[in-house]
Amino acid sequence: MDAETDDIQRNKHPAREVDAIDRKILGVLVEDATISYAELGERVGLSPPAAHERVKRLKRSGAIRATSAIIDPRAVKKPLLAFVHIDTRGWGKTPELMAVSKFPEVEEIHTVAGDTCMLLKVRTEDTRALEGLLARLYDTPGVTSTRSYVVLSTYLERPVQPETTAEWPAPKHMATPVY
Amino acid sequence: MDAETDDIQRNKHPAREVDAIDRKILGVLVEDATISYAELGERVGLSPPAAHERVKRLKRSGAIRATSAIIDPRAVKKPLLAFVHIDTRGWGKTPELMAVSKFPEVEEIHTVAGDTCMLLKVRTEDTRALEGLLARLYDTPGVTSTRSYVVLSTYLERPVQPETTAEWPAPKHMATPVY
DNA sequence: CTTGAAAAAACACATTA
DNA sequence: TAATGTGTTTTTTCAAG
Repeated sequence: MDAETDDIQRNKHPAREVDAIDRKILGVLVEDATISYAELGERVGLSPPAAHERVKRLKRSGAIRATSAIIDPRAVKKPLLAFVHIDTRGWGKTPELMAVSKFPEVEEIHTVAGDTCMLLKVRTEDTRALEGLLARLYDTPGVTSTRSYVVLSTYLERPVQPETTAEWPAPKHMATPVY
Repeated sequence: MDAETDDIQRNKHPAREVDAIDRKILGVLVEDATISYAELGERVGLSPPAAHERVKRLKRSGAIRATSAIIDPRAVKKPLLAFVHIDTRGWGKTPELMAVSKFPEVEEIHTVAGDTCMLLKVRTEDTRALEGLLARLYDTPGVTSTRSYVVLSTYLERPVQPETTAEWPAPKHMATPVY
């Protein structure tokens, strides 16, 4: 097994770090991935071939997982967004429960720490469809209860941003952590 | 004011409905928006110019909101995902609270119905950064408490899907709704 | 909506800095 | 590692039917 195959199995090249220019590229492509390499290069201070090379590397390394069309939920008749908390008896992550990922209405499935086991993000046409999904969940062995948070308004919803906040405000009245 | 300007103000062209072919196009572009119009046309049974015309219309109408690079959170040093529930005194949606959208760590802000007022999806480098964000939230006037659900594992996370489930399983032991 | 031809990119090089 | 320059290929785009 060669190094490349190994890296693919690990699902990512630990490879080269994402540097400042890479972050700028990612920032641009998150906003609009349809621009030409000429324009991308211009925005980050690189020649078109250099920009192209960077993007290819970011895709190879897995930093760019995909380039996707972002759809307006209303255009595809899915105006109702909800977050569903699921409590289970025993270990929640069963194949039966994971089967809900077959429904295109289910956009996210996470296991979480807190007063609940799992968290789903679902987008449906109406409350009727949400009820159908919840009914399906209750039919799943091990599911003891669900709590749904129906979204009234969405004020922000965006993909993963490459930027990070360098300096966080020091929590007031708080002891300094050891590390 | 002409019709077109009016439509733009409404932020969408009510225009032509998204038909079956449009949905197929959206389905393909959600998976991979880098393909050529030739290939897109082939996959949905259209000529390249026809496919192009459809895509242009979907973008004009706002059905396709953007074409974005989907970034691996780990590549940009944001391995920690959390959902934060915020309880507020009075009406939660204040400008001060909305200011958190300036932090690139905050990906979603929703107002919800349920036992909490607002719901945030945040992605940070570590627990320290999450604490910094929470400290910032507590500093916001009106915020009475927060509850955080730290994601242990993500099993599914995908963009809005154009498909919808036609037939939901009829909820067992449930009376038939009037409508 | 299709076919077919043009214009404009993207892409793959080699060379140089 | 990136810039420049060349040529080739592909894609986009605009005709006309």
